[in-house]
Amino acid sequence: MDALLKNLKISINESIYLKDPESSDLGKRIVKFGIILINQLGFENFTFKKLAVEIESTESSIYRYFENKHKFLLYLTSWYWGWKEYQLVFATNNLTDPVEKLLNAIEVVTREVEEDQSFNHINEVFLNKIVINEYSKSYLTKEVDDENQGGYFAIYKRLSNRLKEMISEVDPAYPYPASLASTILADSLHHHFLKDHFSSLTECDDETSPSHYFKHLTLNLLNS
Amino acid sequence: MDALLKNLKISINESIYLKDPESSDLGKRIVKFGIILINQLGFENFTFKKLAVEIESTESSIYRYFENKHKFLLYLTSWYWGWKEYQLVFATNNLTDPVEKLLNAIEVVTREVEEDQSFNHINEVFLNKIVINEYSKSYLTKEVDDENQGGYFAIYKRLSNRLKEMISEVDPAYPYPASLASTILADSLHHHFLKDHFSSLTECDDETSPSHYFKHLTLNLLNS
DNA sequence: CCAAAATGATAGTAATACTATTATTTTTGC
DNA sequence: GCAAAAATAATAGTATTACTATCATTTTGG
Repeated sequence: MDALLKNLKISINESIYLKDPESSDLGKRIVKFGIILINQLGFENFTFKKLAVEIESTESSIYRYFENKHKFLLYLTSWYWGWKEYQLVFATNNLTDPVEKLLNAIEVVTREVEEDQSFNHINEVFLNKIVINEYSKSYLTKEVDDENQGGYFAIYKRLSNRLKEMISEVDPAYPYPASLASTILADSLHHHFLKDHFSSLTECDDETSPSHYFKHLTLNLLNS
Repeated sequence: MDALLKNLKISINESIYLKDPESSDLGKRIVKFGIILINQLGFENFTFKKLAVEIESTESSIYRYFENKHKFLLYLTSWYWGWKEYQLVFATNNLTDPVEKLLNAIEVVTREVEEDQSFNHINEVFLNKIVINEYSKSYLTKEVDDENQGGYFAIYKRLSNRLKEMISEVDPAYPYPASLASTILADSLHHHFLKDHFSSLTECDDETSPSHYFKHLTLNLLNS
C-alpha cells in the first residue's frame, strides 16, 4: 500500500462521536483497544467497562468520547468504509478500461484484509473481521432511519455509489447497478462469514475467495 | 396457499427450546405475542419481562419454554425457514422444466410475505419482517460454531441446499451453486431492508421487487 | 377426585448502561 | 514558571436486564 495512505485522516460524521478520538492519546487508545476487544469478545459481550479496565482508564472517560457502544461501532465501521473508499479510488484512478477498473474495485472491496499496515493505532485485519461479524448490527435497528437521516451511513453509501457508477460504465443497459453494488458489498461480507462458519453454504474457501465469486458473477452478468 | 399447509407442524430442533411451545396454550401465546412484540420493538428492546406483561403471565413461566431471547429468536427463524421449505417443495414438485422450477423456487424464497394466513397463532407477515431485520443477529455471534454443531441452523442449510441443487440442475457447469443459493437467500433479505431504509442503494421498490432482481440475475448468470 | 404437572407470585443477584459529582492531573497561554 | 482551563480519574449511584430460586396456587388427566 502506498505511503500516501499511511497518513490519511478519515473524516467521520461529527455527530457519531462526542469528542474526536483522533485528537488525543486516550482517544486513540480507546479505538485501538476497542477494536481488539470487540474482535475478541464479539460486540454483544463488549462493554465500556471492560474496555476501561483494558486501557487502565475509566468508564466515565470513555463516555466523554462516545455516547454508547452502538455509536462506537458506527465510528469504527465508518472508518473502515472510509479507508476502503480511499483504496478504491487509489486502485482505480487513471484506468481507462471500464472492465479493468471495475474488477480492481471489486477486488478492493471484497478481499480479505490480510496485513495490518501498522502505520497507525488501527489494526485493519481485526477491523475487517469486526465489519464482517458486526456491521449489519449497526443498521438493523429501530433507529436506522433517524441515523441514516443524520448521515451516519454516508461513507458506505458513497462507496456503494462509486461501485454502481463503475458497473454502469461497463454496461449502461444493466438495469440493477445499485442493487448489484449492494450485493457485492454486503454479500461479500456474508461470504467471508460463510467461509469461516458455514462452509457447506459456499464454494469459497482458502483457494477460491469471495472476490473470485463476485468477479465471476459480475463479468457473467454484465454485457461487456 | 393450499389447505395442506394450514395444518403443518414444523419440526424444530428440540434443544432450541426447553418445552415445546406448540404443546400448550401458554406456549402458543408466547410465540404469538413474541412475534408481535419483537416486530414492534426490535430484538434489542424486546425482553421476556415485556412479553410477560403483554400476555399477562410471568417471566418465570416464559423461561420454562425458552432459555433466553436468543434461543427464542432461533426458534422463530427456524419456524420461518421450515415454513419456507414447505412452500418451496410444494411450489416446485411435479415441475419438469428445471428453469421453471428454479424460478418458482426463487419466487418463494425471495418474495415479501403479504398476507397472514391466520390459520394458526403465527403472523407470517410480521415473522417475515423479523427475519429481514433480525435473522443475521441469530448467527453473527461468538457461539455460532457450537450452535451450528448442535444443528440449530439445520433447516436453513437444508433449504439453501435445495436451492443449490436446483441451480445445478439448470446449469451443471456453473461453478458456484452453493454460493449463489446463499446470495439469493441472504441478499434478498438484505434487499428488502434496503428497499425500506436505503432506497438509493437498490433499484428495488414497490414495482420492482427483490424477486425480479434475483430472477434476472440468476437467468443471466446461468447457461440454460 | 387425587396426584402430578403447569403456572403464578415473589424475591433476589450480578451485570449492564448509563449519569452525576468531585478530585486530581495535564496542558496551555501569558 | 504559574495560574487557569481542560482533560482525566475516582467514586457513587440508578434503573434495567437477564437471569435463578423457592414456594404457592391452579389446571389436568387417569
